[in-house]
Amino acid sequence: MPLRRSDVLDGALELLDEVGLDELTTRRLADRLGVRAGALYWHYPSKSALLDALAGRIIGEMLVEPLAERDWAGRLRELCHRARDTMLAHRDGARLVVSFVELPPAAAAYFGSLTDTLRSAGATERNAALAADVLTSFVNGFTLEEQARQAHRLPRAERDAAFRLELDIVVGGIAAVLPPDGSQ
Amino acid sequence: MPLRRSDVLDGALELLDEVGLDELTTRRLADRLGVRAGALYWHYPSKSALLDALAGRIIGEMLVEPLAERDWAGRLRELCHRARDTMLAHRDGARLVVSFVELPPAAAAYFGSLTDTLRSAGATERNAALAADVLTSFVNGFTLEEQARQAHRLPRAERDAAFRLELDIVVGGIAAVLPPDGSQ
DNA sequence: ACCTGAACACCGTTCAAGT
DNA sequence: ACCTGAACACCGTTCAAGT
Repeated sequence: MPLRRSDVLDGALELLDEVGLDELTTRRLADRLGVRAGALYWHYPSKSALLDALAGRIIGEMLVEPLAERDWAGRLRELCHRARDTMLAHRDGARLVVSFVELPPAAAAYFGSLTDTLRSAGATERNAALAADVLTSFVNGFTLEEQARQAHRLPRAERDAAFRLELDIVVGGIAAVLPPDGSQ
Repeated sequence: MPLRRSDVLDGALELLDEVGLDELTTRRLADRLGVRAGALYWHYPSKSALLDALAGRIIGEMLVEPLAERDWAGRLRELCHRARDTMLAHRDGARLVVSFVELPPAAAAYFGSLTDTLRSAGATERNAALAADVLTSFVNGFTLEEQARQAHRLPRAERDAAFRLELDIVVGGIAAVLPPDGSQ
């Protein structure tokens, strides 16, 4: 039974979690799939395209669960917590997610759920885009740093607490830019 | 005249700006310095250590000018603008700066000038650390994204405007967590 | 003290040729 | 349609040996 595109992606995700992004090489992946490295180029045009697909797949995990109904601030916070949790759930997840070359559709969908929520709170189109950008920049920057220097660091519970408080600061700043008493 | 450590670092910074982080290889750098690749290992124990030193050097540029006297919010904004401007001034600057392995002293100094400013505004030790972390996470996340996908993107002036507005949102959120009418 | 020469164990990618 | 075999042009790193 020949390899399918999705088999390659599955193998890449498993290999990522086992060995990390730096050791995720085409030759190692080929070995795991029982194939020679060149064979991967039948399924993906380049390693970069494969990594983009992998980033898209991980980002997609952030939106599998439906968003629990809450006020807009609660929805924003939930989306941000999911982003961090999902990146932390995969080895080098943050580095992979911030380094795609072509925007994966899942990334656009995630960003869209942020702007949807912000518009439902009465934000203008412009402010929704700016606020969504603030949130993704903050979450990506936070998680990247956290995951990169995880070694000599605080226990998970303390990092969770810091993230929660810092996210509150950011969401507070966004609230000040929305109409008082959001429309939803 | 033999190579000094600082010559290696100078050459690495020039090469970074010319070819970018992915093409900054030990062999290319050695070529430019008129030496064989192995010779670099007399000056730095590894490529990773050299890149850390390079990141430290770039971060150091953020603090060369003395901070103009202003209110705390103005100082925070100036520090954040400097961080972004400095990263954008070097090819792949953001990616390099967020990827150090050992914290460069300059990074600690930069973070310290954020927390100093926040404490001067009456923040508790804890809140100063959290707020400084919010700012660096946001600026790093923003600039990383901006620099990575600069190709099909907005002109610099529009990116500057977006950064300014988004930074205002973040600083606004921080203000809400400080005592009213900051002590300085 | 500082560097060369040469090797080791890898990379991503291409492509004719096989089945 | 899917893959092999083999090559090409590279990597970072080590280390005896040179000066």
